[in-house]
Amino acid sequence: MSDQNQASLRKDTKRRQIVLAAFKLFTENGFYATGVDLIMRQSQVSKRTMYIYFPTKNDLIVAVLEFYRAGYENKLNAVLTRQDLSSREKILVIFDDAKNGFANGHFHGCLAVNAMGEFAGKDPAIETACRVFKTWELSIFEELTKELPVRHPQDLAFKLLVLIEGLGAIAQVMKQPCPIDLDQMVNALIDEHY
Amino acid sequence: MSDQNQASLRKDTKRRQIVLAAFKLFTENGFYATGVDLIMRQSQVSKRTMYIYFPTKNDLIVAVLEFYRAGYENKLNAVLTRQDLSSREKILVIFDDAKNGFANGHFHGCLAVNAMGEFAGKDPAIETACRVFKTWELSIFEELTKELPVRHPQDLAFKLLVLIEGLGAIAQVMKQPCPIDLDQMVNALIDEHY
DNA sequence: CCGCAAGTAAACAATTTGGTTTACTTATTT
DNA sequence: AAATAAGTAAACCAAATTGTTTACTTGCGG
Repeated sequence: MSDQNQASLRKDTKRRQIVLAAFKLFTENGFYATGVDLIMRQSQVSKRTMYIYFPTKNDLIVAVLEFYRAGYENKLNAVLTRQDLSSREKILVIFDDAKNGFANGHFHGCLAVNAMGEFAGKDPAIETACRVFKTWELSIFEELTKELPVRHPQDLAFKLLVLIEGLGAIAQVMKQPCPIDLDQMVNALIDEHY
Repeated sequence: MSDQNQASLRKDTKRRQIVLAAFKLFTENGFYATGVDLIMRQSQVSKRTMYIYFPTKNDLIVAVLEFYRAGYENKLNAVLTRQDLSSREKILVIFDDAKNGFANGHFHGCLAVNAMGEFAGKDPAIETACRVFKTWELSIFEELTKELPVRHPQDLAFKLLVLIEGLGAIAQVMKQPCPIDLDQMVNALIDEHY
């Protein structure tokens, strides 16, 4: 391993500390409400260092949104590759996993949606990061529905995205367990496209 | 009309000005990002007056959320009582109306969801106002599904709420026209409960 | 062992925030 | 015409905001 790699490893460590602390604080307390001073204290990093990696707070927010997406991707990969599942089963597993995430009471909604609520029309880079997140989410469903013998798999994927999004938003506000049978609803949605 | 009524009419005018300006600014720029000074300038009201009606900014936010709900209620009443519609048609009209609202490109998402994103775990009164909004939304669907000869009308109402919520969240982030046939999807959702 | 990149701590600047207070001006009603 | 409720304009406050800068320390590689 070359010096440069070691150096960038050190850099990445600090960067990671910052992004991780910021991610936690942003999800729990919101973006505007979280000051950079607190982030720097929680991440054990000096302000100078912070502003070397992230010249502005919004740069950090963009990085956090990408971190959020990557984390979700890893989680999905872990869940989906665990067993040998059919495409339909994979879709059901995604919803089952989401339902669990929504139910724990400390769920704070989709970070990309929250960011959009605070920065829509104000910071194009953040808006883009939010859109990238949702586009990626949609592509996950599209990959799966296209493996299914259904008509209009893209439409089906969009419906699934709508469903998971709606469940998340309601969970965020209501903090009540979801009263409906998700498996049944998802299966019905899929069956309709056969 | 007594003095007191006239007086409270004047009061209500100022109050309304404040709430209306705040509503606009909050929806367009977010809650934390909108300062009270701007609100007071836009509403043509002195700061003193503002703080007589709303001792804290959060009090104003709660009032704005209720204003938002009442406005939605009026809009729905106007749309639903215009013609003699069946319950199923009324549900379809709600989604049609929502789709139009989401499509105009200046849609900023559900204000209650956005507020939850910024104030969850911080201000109980605001949290309650958000939950009241969603509970009311659900009750609208429940009223309609209960007039339908379906099994489990409450579950159906919840599914419809999930659907409209998901469409809103996606519209807020993606700013693309909804690619799916909503009438078909809603009808399928209802038919499944027959 | 020296030099350099990476990092720290803390002071500093400029602005903005929510909120208070004071002195003054309208209107309306009786 | 006088009393009163409602409102205004603006100064003021303490705290917090993002962002900059300075002087100092650490640790690793050639």
